[in-house]
Amino acid sequence: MNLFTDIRALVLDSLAAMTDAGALPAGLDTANVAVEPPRDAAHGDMATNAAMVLAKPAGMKPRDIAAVLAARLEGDARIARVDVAGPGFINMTLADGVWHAVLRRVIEAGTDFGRSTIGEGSRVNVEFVSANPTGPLHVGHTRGAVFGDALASVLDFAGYEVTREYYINDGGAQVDVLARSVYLRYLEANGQDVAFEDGTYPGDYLIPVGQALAAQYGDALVGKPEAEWLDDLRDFATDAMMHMIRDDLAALGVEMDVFFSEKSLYGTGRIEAAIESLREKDLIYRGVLEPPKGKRPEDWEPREQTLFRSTAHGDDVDRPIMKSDGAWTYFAPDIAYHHDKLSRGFDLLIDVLGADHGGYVKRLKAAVSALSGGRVPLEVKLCQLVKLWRNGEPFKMSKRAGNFVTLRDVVDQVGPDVTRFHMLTRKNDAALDFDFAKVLEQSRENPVFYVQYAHARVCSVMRKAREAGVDVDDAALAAADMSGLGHSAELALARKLAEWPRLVEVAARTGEPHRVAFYLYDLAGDFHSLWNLGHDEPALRLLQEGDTATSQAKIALARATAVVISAGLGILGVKPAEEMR
RNA sequence: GGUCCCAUAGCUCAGCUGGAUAGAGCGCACGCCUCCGAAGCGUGAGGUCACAGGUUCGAAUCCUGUUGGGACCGCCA
Repeated sequence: MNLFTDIRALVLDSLAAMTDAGALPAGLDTANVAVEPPRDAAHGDMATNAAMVLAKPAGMKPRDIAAVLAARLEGDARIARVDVAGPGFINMTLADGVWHAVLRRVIEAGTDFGRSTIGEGSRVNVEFVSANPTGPLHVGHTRGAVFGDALASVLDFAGYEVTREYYINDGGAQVDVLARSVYLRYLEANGQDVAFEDGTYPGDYLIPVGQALAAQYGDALVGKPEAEWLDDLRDFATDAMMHMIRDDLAALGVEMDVFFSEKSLYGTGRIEAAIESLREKDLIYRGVLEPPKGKRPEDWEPREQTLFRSTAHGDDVDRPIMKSDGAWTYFAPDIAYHHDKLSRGFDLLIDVLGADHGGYVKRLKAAVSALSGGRVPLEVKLCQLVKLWRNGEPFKMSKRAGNFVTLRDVVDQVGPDVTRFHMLTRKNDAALDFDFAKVLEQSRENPVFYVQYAHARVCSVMRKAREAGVDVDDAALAAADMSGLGHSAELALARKLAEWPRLVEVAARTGEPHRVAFYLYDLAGDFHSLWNLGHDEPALRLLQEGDTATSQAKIALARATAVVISAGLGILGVKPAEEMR
């Protein structure tokens, strides 16, 4: 239930009645009629643009339509006042009882308040993180993990059936490099001196993997040619890396539904089948690409390759799916992977990628468009870079210098809740600063603590109330007589709570979970504001000594606030704080 | 050369997928604890929404171009 859609329905009914009465011509398109909170609260609780949207097609003046519509709206019990303003806005002030009913509904529904059905149960696959299994997750992956997980939660809350999925790139040449690196650590564990050359990974995290290998094989592999151990070590190493990555994700509170292995596509005909289905559409051919403009690689020379005609589906150039030596490019298994997702019956695919994959989205979209015949959309959400700051200085990560900051570093230092909330205080397509000092700061400047503090305050006042013998169980609060809640600060808070269901829908529709974080910050602000008014006006304090009925009504408002904060934090994957010491 | 992203207060950023006088935090100036948690609240100053056109009742928001910053651009993944 969404108050705004309720009132919009009322507006549409009124317009229909006006048409019946001959006050409006028939057949007007009302799709653009919106009912929204006005920017300026002084304009009332809700505003509709109906008169302005319909004026032109109806051949009437907006203010004339508005006057008639306003008169009809005034007749509804939920609406206390209607004003026509500006070029033809209709501003509505709702009866206090409407807000009181919202509070009751919040308390009765609990953290399910705001759940929406706009997803209509359609099946969405959200693929995120999908880091190569060659090392620990770093800060960039952390952002993708938090964003993808929160996006999935928002969609779930809005009525989609969501699958969280991780694509394991365990099929390419980088896994050979990983296997060789582990072999070096294995030799080391057998007492040999080793050097990490040819781009092998020198990171410490492979030391225990080499030791585990030594524990299992003893010295049986020492001195053996690569051909004898490479396959085994690929599996051994990727298993070890994926264990580490799952642990990292678990530390952040991210749980995947599906881990999909790229390797499982090879040797099973699945890549060939996906490519074949494109070939049937005449989208595969042999050809030579133009050299890239601008900075041309030194060793560029024209070569004939097998190409995907992605330009037929919106890409800028056709893309190679097979190298000149006959091996698949990375793109080929990726096509097969998306082919597999489509075969699993999803209605919508979402890929969460890092900004460095920006050049990749058109070909992915082209592939999905071609494979699904345009029936299933692929949305790609790019997460821009995370800029690290430490002690007020930008902190440059370098894999070679071995000082890249891992997900585990971040979570260990600031905790999963703060990490997650902070990563969502910026929209995904803007770069994000991550300053260790600021993120740990406990003040209004840090939204995490500001929101948690509001929740803790509610818990605190409820503890006090119980000590004073006031029944603040949900049943008692929902039954409280709230007619005394009429102060503008109290109503402002209730109004903000009523926006929650609408906000969920907007966040889901736009795929922007950061909106939830900003909403919670605003909501907390409204609550803190009301709280502090209690300093000057004792009548506004939530706990009214000796007046159980009034206390219950005011605490119902606070409780509803805490419920919505819990629900919102739940979507972000953050645990609400009961107290902060 | 091309593609994608970004540009809003001194700083860091929101801005409801076109609405009214563009908002918050920090910083700055002043004020609020005998009182439910001051890790908080209030008041004030602060803007050519990068620039130039266009679309329409209406543009920070949509379109075109320009400038500046970032990411990426066959045989890596």
